[in-house]
Amino acid sequence: MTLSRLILGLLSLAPMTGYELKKHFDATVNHFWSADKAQIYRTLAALVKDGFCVAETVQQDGLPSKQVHRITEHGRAALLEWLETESSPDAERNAFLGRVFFAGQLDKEQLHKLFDRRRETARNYLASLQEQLAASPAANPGEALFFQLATLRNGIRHVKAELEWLADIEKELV
Amino acid sequence: MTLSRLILGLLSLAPMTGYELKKHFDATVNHFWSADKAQIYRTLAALVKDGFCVAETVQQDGLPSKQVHRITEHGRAALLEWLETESSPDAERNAFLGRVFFAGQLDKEQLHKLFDRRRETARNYLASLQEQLAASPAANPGEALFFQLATLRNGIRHVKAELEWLADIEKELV
DNA sequence: ATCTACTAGTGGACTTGTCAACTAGTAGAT
DNA sequence: ATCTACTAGTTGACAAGTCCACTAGTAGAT
Repeated sequence: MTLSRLILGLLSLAPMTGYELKKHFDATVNHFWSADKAQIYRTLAALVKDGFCVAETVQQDGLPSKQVHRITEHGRAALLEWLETESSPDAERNAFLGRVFFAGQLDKEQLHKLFDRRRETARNYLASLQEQLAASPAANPGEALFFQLATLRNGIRHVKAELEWLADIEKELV
Repeated sequence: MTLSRLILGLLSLAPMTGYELKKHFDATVNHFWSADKAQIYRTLAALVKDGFCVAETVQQDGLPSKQVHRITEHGRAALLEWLETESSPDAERNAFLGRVFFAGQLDKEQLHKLFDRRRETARNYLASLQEQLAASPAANPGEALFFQLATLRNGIRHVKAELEWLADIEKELV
């Protein structure tokens, strides 16, 4: 459901191929929803079958032909309906916290490795999110770009929270 | 993988039935990993098949008979190995942020509904996590309970970050 | 000359997780 | 007397997502 609506959302901004959708996912959506390309192509086929978008094959010279997908009125309606419905909170899935939960069974060295690695990835991730944000033009509150950047800022807030938590825990563990 | 190791983790604390595992998941693991009971029973069967735990049927009077699962040495080794391996960061999956990403297409009323609902659920969730934490006895850094509570404190940090982010965004949107 | 990456997409196998129904006895509430 | 919840577990169908291999031409790098 979510993937199909996110695809409709991207198609509502511009007609696109599955290949381009994958690029957009990796570049701007990845921090809250990642998508496998096989999954994208299959979902796209389902959207066409449901009449939410239409595909047009475009021949190119020197490159493989491509299928440009365009959202339909029906598709726009489905997107809007989804935007307006309450999102049941996604189940948290955090394997790292699973390791922490049982970390009493680790020796000191492994314990510090666990937290150190987490801190490292969090720091790198924070840097990449901040770069993305800095690379974007400024947005006025309310316009489309503002909301897209808002999701980035959400990610940044959360990674910072993670780093603060790590600092707390590591301090207590001396 | 993760579910099977979390089950092994719980079994490493005490032998248990699938039914009890489900209770433990709902009570203490849910904030970072939720588990469906069908999934628990199937994973448990796989763990037995792999020799990571053994099942013993216990007859009860007045109640259905139950299968108590006990972790084996082999299972403890598998758990430890998992604890020591690096967790590849779980893909973020946040349908709410998906709605935010395209929220430029909503009218003012729907927009505020989107954020208001999120704030409400976040507040309630925060309260429930804090209650859980307050209801726990104090833990000394390094002991098993400390790490279990650390996962709760992680959740609290993150929900607070979410609320701060919401306040930022709502302020900017006037 | 070979290797890699990019463009554009397809197909199969597989894992993980979700939902709902079903069995069956006990105990408490209305 | 009926309804609901608890205990304990099983099964089937399905949805969603992942991984890998494959096609096939172009262009740049070593």
